[in-house]
Amino acid sequence: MNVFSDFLVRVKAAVEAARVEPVDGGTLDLSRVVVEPPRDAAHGDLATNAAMVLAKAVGLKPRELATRIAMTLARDPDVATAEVAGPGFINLSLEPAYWHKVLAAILTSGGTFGRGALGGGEKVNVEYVSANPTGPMHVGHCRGAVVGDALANLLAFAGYDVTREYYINDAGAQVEVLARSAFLRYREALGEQIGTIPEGLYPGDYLIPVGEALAERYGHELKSRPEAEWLPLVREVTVAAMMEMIREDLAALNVNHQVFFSERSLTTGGHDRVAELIDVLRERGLVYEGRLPPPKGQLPDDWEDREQTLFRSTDFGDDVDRALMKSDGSYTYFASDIAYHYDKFLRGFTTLIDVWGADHGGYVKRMSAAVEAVSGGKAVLDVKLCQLVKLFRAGEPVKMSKRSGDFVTLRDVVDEVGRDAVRFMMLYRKNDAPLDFDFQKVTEQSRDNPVFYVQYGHARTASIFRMAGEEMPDLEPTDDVLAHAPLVRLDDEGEISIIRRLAEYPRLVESAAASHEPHRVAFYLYDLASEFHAQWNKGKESPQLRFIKHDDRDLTTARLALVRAVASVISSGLDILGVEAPDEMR
RNA sequence: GGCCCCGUAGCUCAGCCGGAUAGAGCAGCAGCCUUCUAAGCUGUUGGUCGCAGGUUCGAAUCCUGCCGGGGUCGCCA
Repeated sequence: MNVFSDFLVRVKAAVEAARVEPVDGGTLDLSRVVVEPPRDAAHGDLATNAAMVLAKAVGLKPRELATRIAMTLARDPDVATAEVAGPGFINLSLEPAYWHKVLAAILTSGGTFGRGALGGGEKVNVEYVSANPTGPMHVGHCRGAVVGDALANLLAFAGYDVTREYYINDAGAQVEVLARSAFLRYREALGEQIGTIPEGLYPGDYLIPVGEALAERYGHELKSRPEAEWLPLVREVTVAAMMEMIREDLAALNVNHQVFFSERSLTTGGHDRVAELIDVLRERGLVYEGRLPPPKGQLPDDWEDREQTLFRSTDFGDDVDRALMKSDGSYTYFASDIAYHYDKFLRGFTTLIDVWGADHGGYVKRMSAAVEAVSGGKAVLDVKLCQLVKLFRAGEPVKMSKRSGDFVTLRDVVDEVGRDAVRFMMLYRKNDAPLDFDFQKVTEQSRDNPVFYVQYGHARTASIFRMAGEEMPDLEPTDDVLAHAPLVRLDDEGEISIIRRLAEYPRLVESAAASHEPHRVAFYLYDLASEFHAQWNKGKESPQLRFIKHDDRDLTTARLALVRAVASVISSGLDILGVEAPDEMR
């Protein structure tokens, strides 16, 4: 039950009933009519701009038209008042009985309140993390992992058919370097002194067990063979081990992908899908041999002007055309990436979402261009860029160096502050705004720690039910009993206000999903928790407002209904964020 | 130099597809308080929405230019 779409229908009906005709004789375009919560609560419960957006077309003054529409709306039994205000808004106040119906609907929905039909089962592909399989995940990967995961949850909740995907970069020079590094550890495992790890190889200790595994599997066999022979074997084992490690790291964050897509698989197994992709583009006249102008500004030292295989990304809004082949004849990363995104399109996805770090911002245009090109404009790529996370400890910046092993791993962070705190904080900012993460603050039990504040809101609901169970054991507050409680007893402004907030949830989910912005759910939950805590606190000053009233069974049941609904929505929202809704805080 | 992101209260940030007198937390200020197990609570001060134009009934929001901060810039992964 969505209050806003419910009333949008009624407003449109009221427009019909006003019997206004467009001056140009056509049909009236109602698409710009919206029903939304007014910014100022003093303006009522709902506001519509109908009169303002339609006035011109029907040749009336906005307020005049508004008055006619409002007359019809005022006769709606759920409407208490319909007033024309400002430049032509129609403000509606709803009868408390309507809010009681909303509350009952939440309780009978069995936790599906807010679950949307927006997606209509449309297939959406969310690709996130896609960290190089060359070592454990570091803290920089956290944000993208959480944003991608929560976004996928959100879209699924809003009715999309979501696939969560990870692209494994297992084909480039870096994984060869990785294989050589592991080979060194393999020799070490066989008893050789390897000394310090040479510059350019991966020095991390995490390759030691890989070396041991290789020694166990191959004995001394690989040592005598040329690199061209051992490298593919070592690479395969090592990449698999790295991916295993990454999966465990992700699992610690409660991030789980459905599809792990190997870059290497594009060109193995009998056919070369990157070549096929280039052929497809060539057939469409989007590939040519040519020269690129040198980059503006600082010219790279090794710049050479040469002819190369180029994709016409400028036809799709990119700044320059982009190379598909390297000077050594192998494919560029971009070429494989197009082939990979083409594969997504061929698998039936028309909405593609990639979550990247901000340092890849320069890549967005060409990739969007490529998706448009390979799909013939049928698929759209939305890239969510995640800005940097700055780490602090009690206000002091945490120093990080890229030098050997001296970085903060994802696991370090999760182990120290817990998965819930990490997830919530990563979502308590827009993805394109930088984020400060303070180890101290996120575990603090206070109002300025939103994780705690929201989770505590849920715990408090549970606490109220525990208490009710002890003090009024014959109440049996099941969802069904609560849904049929005498909700008419909920007449305090604070209580109605909470229901109003709850009623916003479906709309919030819809808009957050439509704009691919999971952070809005986090902010909403903070507001809801805030309102709920405030109502609780009112019970201190005014005992008649307490949720449990021993001498008034009906009132207690009605209030427990409200508490249950709050619990249900907080839990639902936290579920989207991938954060626990605890029954007690410890 | 090109491109991308950001610029909103003293600080950290929300602001949905253009909507009314621009919101929250912290800090500040003023009261209250040891509880229906829990973070003390309530109220309040504070803003030329970076600047200048444009679009229109209406702009923090859309467009253009500029200023300031960050990122990025052939074949790298």
